[in-house]
Amino acid sequence: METFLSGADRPLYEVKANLFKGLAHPVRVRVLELLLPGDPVSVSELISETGLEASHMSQHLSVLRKHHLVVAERRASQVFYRLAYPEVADLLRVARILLAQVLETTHEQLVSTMRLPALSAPSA
Amino acid sequence: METFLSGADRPLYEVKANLFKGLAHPVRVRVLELLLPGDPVSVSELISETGLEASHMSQHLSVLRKHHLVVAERRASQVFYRLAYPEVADLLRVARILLAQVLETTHEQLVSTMRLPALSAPSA
DNA sequence: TGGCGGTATGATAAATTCATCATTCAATAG
DNA sequence: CTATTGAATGATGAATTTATCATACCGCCA
Repeated sequence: METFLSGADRPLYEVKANLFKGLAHPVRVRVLELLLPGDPVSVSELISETGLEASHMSQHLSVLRKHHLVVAERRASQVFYRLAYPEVADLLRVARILLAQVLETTHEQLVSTMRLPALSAPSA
Repeated sequence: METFLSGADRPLYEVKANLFKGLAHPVRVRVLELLLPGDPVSVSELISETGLEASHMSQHLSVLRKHHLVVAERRASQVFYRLAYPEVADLLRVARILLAQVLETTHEQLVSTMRLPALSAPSA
């Protein structure tokens, strides 16, 4: 089983890039955010929340598992997922902060280059 | 120019996935870590540090620029890069912490499943 | 103009994504 | 016990995206 950690001695930046690769898909980010609150969520719930097909969801869950970002737990006939570490939540939080920063700056730049006041009512 | 922010109103998790996509390559992680200390680094330095070909490096720098993770500044005949926001450094830091956590846990699991003591000398 | 430092382009190779189908596992009906 | 249903996973291949490499290009300064 490819676990992305077998070569624990390989360059750190390669391992780190792999971590980001695991996060680099909208569906997977969405799933992680659904798990953010903390309590386990069943695959059924994830499917109904996202509207994805079961097999499609399972594929992404498998990627998240491989990257050790989530853990699965079987309860009777259903499988529940949760974040593997609280640090995963931290990572998403920091990403959100960075994104907010980027968007804000970009917006300011747009506004200043277009010379369109952002908050006051345009005269024309 | 595709800037990954044009549709600022599109789903947040898609924008966030894009951010991670920008980080999801060993070379780009490596470059960001070289920029981590804070002072601008010239492309020449980045090239000699990594051993990459100029065009190859430039491509990755272009990706990082598109994702607003770095900014370039021209000084005479050379171009210097630095992190676009301190939050980028935060992101890398959190990623490192998470990775350490994952590696530690995985190692413990390996040790316990193989029943090989980690620190004491094996008897056979 | 020539040369150095970077950048953009385009073709090919490789990895991801996505849809479809088959399989496994648990619970329950017959 | 066996068949069946619901829940989830796994496997295959086509389509799309991304990475890689070589090459051509641009801007600055001597």
